[in-house]
Amino acid sequence: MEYQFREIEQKWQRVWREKKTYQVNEDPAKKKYYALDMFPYPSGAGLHVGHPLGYIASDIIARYKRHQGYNVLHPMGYDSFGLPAEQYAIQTGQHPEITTNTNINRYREQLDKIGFAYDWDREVRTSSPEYYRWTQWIFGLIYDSWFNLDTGKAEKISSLVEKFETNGNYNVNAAIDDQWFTELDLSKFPFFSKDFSGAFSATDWKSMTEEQQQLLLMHYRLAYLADSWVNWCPALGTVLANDEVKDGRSERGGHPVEQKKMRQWSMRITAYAQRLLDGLDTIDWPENIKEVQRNWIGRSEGASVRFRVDGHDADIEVFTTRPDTIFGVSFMTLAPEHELVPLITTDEYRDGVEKYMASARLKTERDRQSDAKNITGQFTGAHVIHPFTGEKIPVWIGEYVLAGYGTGAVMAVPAGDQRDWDFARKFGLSIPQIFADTDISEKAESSKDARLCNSQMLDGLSYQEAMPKIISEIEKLGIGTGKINYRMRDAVFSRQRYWGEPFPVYYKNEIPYLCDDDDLPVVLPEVDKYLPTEDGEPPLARAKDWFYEFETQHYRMEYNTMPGWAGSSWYFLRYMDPHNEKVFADRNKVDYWNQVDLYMGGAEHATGHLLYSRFWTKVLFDHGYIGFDEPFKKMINQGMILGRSNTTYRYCNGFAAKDQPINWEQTNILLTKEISERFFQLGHAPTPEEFDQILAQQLGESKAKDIRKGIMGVDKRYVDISLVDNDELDIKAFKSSLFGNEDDIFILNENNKYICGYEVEKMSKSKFNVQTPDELVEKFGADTLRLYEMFLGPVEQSKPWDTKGINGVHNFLRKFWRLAHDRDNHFAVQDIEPTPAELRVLHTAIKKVTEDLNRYSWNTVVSTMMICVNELTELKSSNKKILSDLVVLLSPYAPHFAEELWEKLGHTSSVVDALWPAFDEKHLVVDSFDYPVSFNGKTRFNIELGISLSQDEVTQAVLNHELTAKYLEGKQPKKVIVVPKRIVNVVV
RNA sequence: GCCCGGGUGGCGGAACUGGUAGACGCACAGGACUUAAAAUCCUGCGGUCAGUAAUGACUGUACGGGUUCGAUUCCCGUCCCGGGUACCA
Repeated sequence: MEYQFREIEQKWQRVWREKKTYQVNEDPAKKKYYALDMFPYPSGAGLHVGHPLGYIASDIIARYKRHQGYNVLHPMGYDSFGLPAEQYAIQTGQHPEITTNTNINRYREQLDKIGFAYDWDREVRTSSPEYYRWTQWIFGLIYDSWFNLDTGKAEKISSLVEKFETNGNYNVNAAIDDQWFTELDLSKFPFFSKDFSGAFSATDWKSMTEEQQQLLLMHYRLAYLADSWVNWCPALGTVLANDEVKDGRSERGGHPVEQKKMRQWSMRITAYAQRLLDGLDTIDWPENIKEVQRNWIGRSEGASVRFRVDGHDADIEVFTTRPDTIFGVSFMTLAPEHELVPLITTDEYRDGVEKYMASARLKTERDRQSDAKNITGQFTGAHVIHPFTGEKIPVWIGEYVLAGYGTGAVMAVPAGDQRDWDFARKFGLSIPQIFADTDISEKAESSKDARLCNSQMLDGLSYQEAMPKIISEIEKLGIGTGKINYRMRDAVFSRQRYWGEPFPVYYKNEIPYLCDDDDLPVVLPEVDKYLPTEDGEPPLARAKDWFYEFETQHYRMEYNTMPGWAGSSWYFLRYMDPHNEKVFADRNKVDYWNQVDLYMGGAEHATGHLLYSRFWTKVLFDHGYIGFDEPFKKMINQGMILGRSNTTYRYCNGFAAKDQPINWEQTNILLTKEISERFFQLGHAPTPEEFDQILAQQLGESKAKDIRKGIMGVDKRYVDISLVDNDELDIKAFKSSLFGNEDDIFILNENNKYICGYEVEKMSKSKFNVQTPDELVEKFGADTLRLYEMFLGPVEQSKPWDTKGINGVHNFLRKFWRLAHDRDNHFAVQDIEPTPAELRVLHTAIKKVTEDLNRYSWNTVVSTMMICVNELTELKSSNKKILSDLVVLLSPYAPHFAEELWEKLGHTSSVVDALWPAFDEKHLVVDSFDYPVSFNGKTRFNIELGISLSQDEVTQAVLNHELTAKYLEGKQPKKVIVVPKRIVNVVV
């Protein structure tokens, strides 16, 4: 045994812990660097080798930056509220905190083994009251905010109240629901008339009771309580945010989700839609994530236009991105849920409309989406008046119009929109032509290229020209205005669950009030069961004696809890000042550490965490608590590490009656992969002849006959990868495992081996292909694991875990070790001046490693180090100076190994504080270059020439070369291209 | 359908601004050492063809075109794989 990784790693992990090597503090004299891993949820399953991939990558950058003299903040903590612990609590009655702590301890144990440079003194847990006190405080801040569209930012509610007091809401330009006044319970505001349209005066405001004022303010708040359509998941017993729903099912657990109107807390993220969009241009994130966020925000420019309903005192308001096509409108389509539908439907069509609405209501969101190709609709009998032509336009309802987008109504232009075209075709509605020189008989003209016709003042205009013109015409008529619409909805913020942050909110006369800051945290109370009450109240309603005391009165608390993304929306700030009891983080510290310089994590949070934390950051910025409005300056998404599963092929006998499924009977015979594959290649169950033939080829005639019985097939089954080495099955171990039996018979290949099949797929217990970091650390050491995870390929990419390849990097470390040790494993280095050859090898590595780390190319660094060590081994070098520098280069990847050698090389302080070796070009300078010479692009021979030669001299040297004549084939060279220190190309 | 990625040996991948394609590692094959195994070391390793051989020729980065002295890299078209997203007016 030469390189004793177990002892070395344990030793240095202990030293680091004792000396607090990774503790950091603000130091204004030093540049800062903030490297952050995405907050893990401590799941019960622990880590497999895929999880630490990103942690290792960011750890390497953190260590590298420290070598370069940066003051590096590199923390870790836990997003410890969440559903799995609560589901487990429901089943077992065990408090979710206990489960959570057990899981956290297991995580910590696993993380410690890998040797991360985390400052554990800064650990945070979202479920600890010291932490969620500030989550509650930030909620309070958002609750106490409104969004002023004039200043483009959040302001305190007090500034709004000031405005109300001086001028009512006449000059208030706030982000607020367009139709907010329709939601107001007018019975509580007797002084507002029946057709109250949202405007009130300072006198109105001052005459209101506190209750009335609070009800009104609620519509302006950035965190507000409202009856809204929510995604209700009956199986989980809670509402879910849009990003937690995928294909009409809950992201966690895959339970069905239905639409339900409920009184819920929401966050007015829509107020920030434009800033969230603009901010994307200022941050260095993977383009696909930015694109997902752009789509999610879904900005579209157009106009909102009102169409008067014929014979009613009502307008249908539509949003359109193509107001220039307004002369092509031949019908209107409303969502079945549209509020005007019952009002305007004529008696003649009432039956049909009601039937249609009922059938639409029965369908879930999922049904409606999956049934998109099936066009349905119903005429209401009503008409609107075209504002420009005065024509009567029929009003239809159709499922293809979504209630939740825009106004829930569209002006249908079949000539220019495929969905409208399909609808018109199906129901025999007219398709007026409005695009010159186009054919709309087979499909709509959906491009923006055509010029308009039959469009009055827009005739002959392009899309670009027509847009401003028609918007001004619409505005002139007073029937609408240019408008920007966003697809994004406000985010539902309450959950009917136990294991989450309680709201710092109590109710007085059913009006919510914020608890006093001094009363924070509102601690999560004990309950007897983690289930809803009999009345359907959330679990917190079970808490005994849980109330808020204010001026000797007792008030009931809010029973909902906050969603998972609450705590994770600001945790990167808490790491800067994790123990502060006065404020969520001291402004000076926040200013010092500032934005996260490298954020490492998965792409799956694109529309959740990554959007919400940007939103909260902007709110905190608007109020002046922090000095930046984007949290993560650069982000890299690590890819998934896939498992490599192995399968055995068990031979089956069976019979198949006509039109009956085949009955298989498993035998005790297992066929090696080579044989089994021939069966699969047949594409059908082998006939007895085919079977005999295949087996005979492999085993010889007589043996084949013995095996076959009846109709046969091969059953492919997973086998635990621990029983397989390099696809070869360990037969003895297999027989005594759960996968095999003692009397199993193996049909082997030519080399007397049983070869298993393999599959590259996600790691999971059911596929018996899980690799845990613990096993690998045990077998090869953490340093090897770290190197190997990086060596696998680019971090961003998904790639299979090759169980065998880890030997290669382990050998590299052993080889490195041998550079500094003699045959008897005694430390032996030469303390002399390095030779030019040694220096060239070293500086080649310094250059490449530095460049690669700067461009986050983790995998190529490992290759570079391997090449360097190979070359030094060849040079039989064991130079102390060379090795010292090399150890520093390696230390971000293999910190324990580096510490050990660093110490042996005579250094007394930790290698983590060693200065990064400086690259010196002079060691790479050579005076000649071996030019590849090509003829018409084909490389033919090499010629070594001095680099100081001029291009003409190089050309002459090449033309004079003995081989040149051969490739010229007697022709004259047309041109000779010389790229100095690269290539010579002769054109013939 | 739309939007992003991506197709390079048996495998993971390298080639950074167009300049010797296949670095580095795995696997495999042959050899040395050894009683044997492991470990270690050496050699070979995209394909086809020619040659006893060193070697040489052709071909080759999904496919078909183009630009260029020169294309894995740039442009156009096609196919395939992965991810995201979808009646968003």
